[in-house]
Amino acid sequence: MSHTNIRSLAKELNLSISTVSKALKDSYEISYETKERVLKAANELNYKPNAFASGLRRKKSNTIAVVIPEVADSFFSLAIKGIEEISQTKGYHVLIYLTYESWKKEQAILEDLKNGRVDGILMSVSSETSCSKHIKSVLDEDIPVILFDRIVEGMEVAKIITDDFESGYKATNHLIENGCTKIAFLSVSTLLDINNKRLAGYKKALTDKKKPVEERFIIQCGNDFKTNYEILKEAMLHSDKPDGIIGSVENLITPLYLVIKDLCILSPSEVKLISFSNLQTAEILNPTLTTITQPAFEIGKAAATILFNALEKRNYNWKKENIVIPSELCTRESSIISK
Amino acid sequence: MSHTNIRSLAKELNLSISTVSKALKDSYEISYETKERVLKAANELNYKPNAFASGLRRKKSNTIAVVIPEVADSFFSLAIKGIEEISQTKGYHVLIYLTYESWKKEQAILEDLKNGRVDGILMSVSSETSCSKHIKSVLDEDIPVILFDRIVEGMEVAKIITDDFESGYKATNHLIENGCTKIAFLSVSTLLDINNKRLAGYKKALTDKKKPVEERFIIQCGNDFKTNYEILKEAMLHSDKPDGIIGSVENLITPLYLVIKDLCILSPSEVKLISFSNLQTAEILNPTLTTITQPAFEIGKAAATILFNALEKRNYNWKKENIVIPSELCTRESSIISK
DNA sequence: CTGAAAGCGCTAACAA
DNA sequence: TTGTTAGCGCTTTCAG
Repeated sequence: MSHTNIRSLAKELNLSISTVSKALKDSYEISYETKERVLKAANELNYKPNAFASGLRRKKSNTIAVVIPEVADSFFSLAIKGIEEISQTKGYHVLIYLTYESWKKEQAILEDLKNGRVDGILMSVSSETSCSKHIKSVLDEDIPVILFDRIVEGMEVAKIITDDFESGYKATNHLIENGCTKIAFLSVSTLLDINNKRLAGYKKALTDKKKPVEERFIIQCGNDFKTNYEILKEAMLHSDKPDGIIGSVENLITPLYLVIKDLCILSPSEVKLISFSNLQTAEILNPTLTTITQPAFEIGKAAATILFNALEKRNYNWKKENIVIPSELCTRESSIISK
Repeated sequence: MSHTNIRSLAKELNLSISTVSKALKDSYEISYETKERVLKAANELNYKPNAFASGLRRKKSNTIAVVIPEVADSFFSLAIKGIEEISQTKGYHVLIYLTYESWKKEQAILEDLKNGRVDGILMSVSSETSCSKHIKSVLDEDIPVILFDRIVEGMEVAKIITDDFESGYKATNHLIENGCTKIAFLSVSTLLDINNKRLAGYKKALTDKKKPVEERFIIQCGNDFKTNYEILKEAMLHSDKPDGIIGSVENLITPLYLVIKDLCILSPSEVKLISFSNLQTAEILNPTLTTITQPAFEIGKAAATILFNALEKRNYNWKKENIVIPSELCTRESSIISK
């Protein structure tokens, strides 16, 4: 069947195109009877206004982009869920783009997004991203960009983050209070703001307790599982190995637990563990894992909400938005003094 | 700055719009020098062809939709990753829609997708979906639909699945071989084809080994964590409790492990476990969990590949595609005879 | 209350 | 090799 468009619909009804268009929009200009007729016919003929035609005319796509490094990750997938939920209620469509932690790809994606396909962008930057000119150039096209979780400092855009410094501080303090004296921080990309803030919190907590910050306990991890396993194994084979470990990201958990198991190290008696993580399985690991759990779903919802306000409210200074949603410390077996 | 469009670009170059358009498409009709000039100017003026205008004209969105019940799930997030990867290389854009296991929502989303926003759809149906007329109605608009993992039977569309029957069979057999005589199958929605096939495999394996299929060992689980915890707890408190359990979906793992722990049941000596799962943490659980791991990433890639072929190749009978990618049985501690 | 007409930015048939 | 022109399907002024 030939798809019905507004023209064929108008012809069918013996009305003009503009009347039909207005009737479908429930315009006050159109009589009740006409609206009824139009709606009925539209329904019968299964009329769907073409999204691209209407988008082109109104210069509005009703679509947003989510640009993130990874999707197979419990933080990002929960964030997407929050974003999608808000978008669905607002009648927006959600495009997903993965950067795979590549700065080049991130640039290319943003560049491509300047073509009117989206009204706004939600983004968490790649671990290679240090400069923000690609973001500026999107803003120059009047496309709002909201950064969430992995932000870049030094630019005026809305940012939704957790209290990374405080969380790093809290995690460290928690281990100190549970008797750890040699606490290691597992660091990922030093270009990542979240990594550095968590690390800064770690250092501050040590300093506040008059403990030295030792470089050898700041363990630089890599990107893939095998590398991390080897790095962690080496660290734990050291004669003066850590008695407390802070994992700054979720994907270090599996290699860390494996190393501990393979080296027959006992946790928590020999080494106490805490990690940033949104994994549901934290509570069934052995030992159950103490986590800093980020409000991923809420972050996604907050970011989307701000974006839609930016798109719909006039005179809303969205760039000034700077929301911090606190993370939660979930104490479990891995970090507490075993009896 | 006023966004440059093809008209302003043409004016700038003293060329006609169509010449510019063709030059940008590297048409054979245009001289080398002109192409050079156009490309240079386009670059300098930061010209981006408007996606909606071109889409409207060509009746092609270069966009696909992924319609799934959930994203915070390691199977679906991996599948998305596969889909996104292929889409990026093909220059397609990926819209995500979540049905939250609701048949009504799934219908509404498909209905909305008939408006020319997408060229094709990849979908895994909700657990409430039993009828397929909403899919047919999309196909009637000449929008290809590829079903992956959670398919509906009895309609001619491309389907990418794993060997669910065989996996259910293998899982059951594996437990039988490891000495289990009272094997429970944790069932989810009985409307789901994957659930039923896995269950059928379970029954067949029992029958082949001359074991009875007992209804009380087919445990109907619910949708939320708490419900499942209670259901599993009750099952494991039974005097004649199972000595082997097959989890048909990943999200039953956490409640299951918790029940076992809370009731101080020993696995694998008292009860052996195996579950469908793509969780990386399976290998650090206690006991490490034997899994049927689905090729989620490959399924995503295969589904996307077929869709793009359907969109780009003439005379390709994509509806006949019916791909089965086998799952893998990863034997770990939870299911093997403990010494 | 209804309709005519312009045009969003692009592509593609056809003309020159 | 380049240009003219007619739309894609819709929204929106403006006129009636």
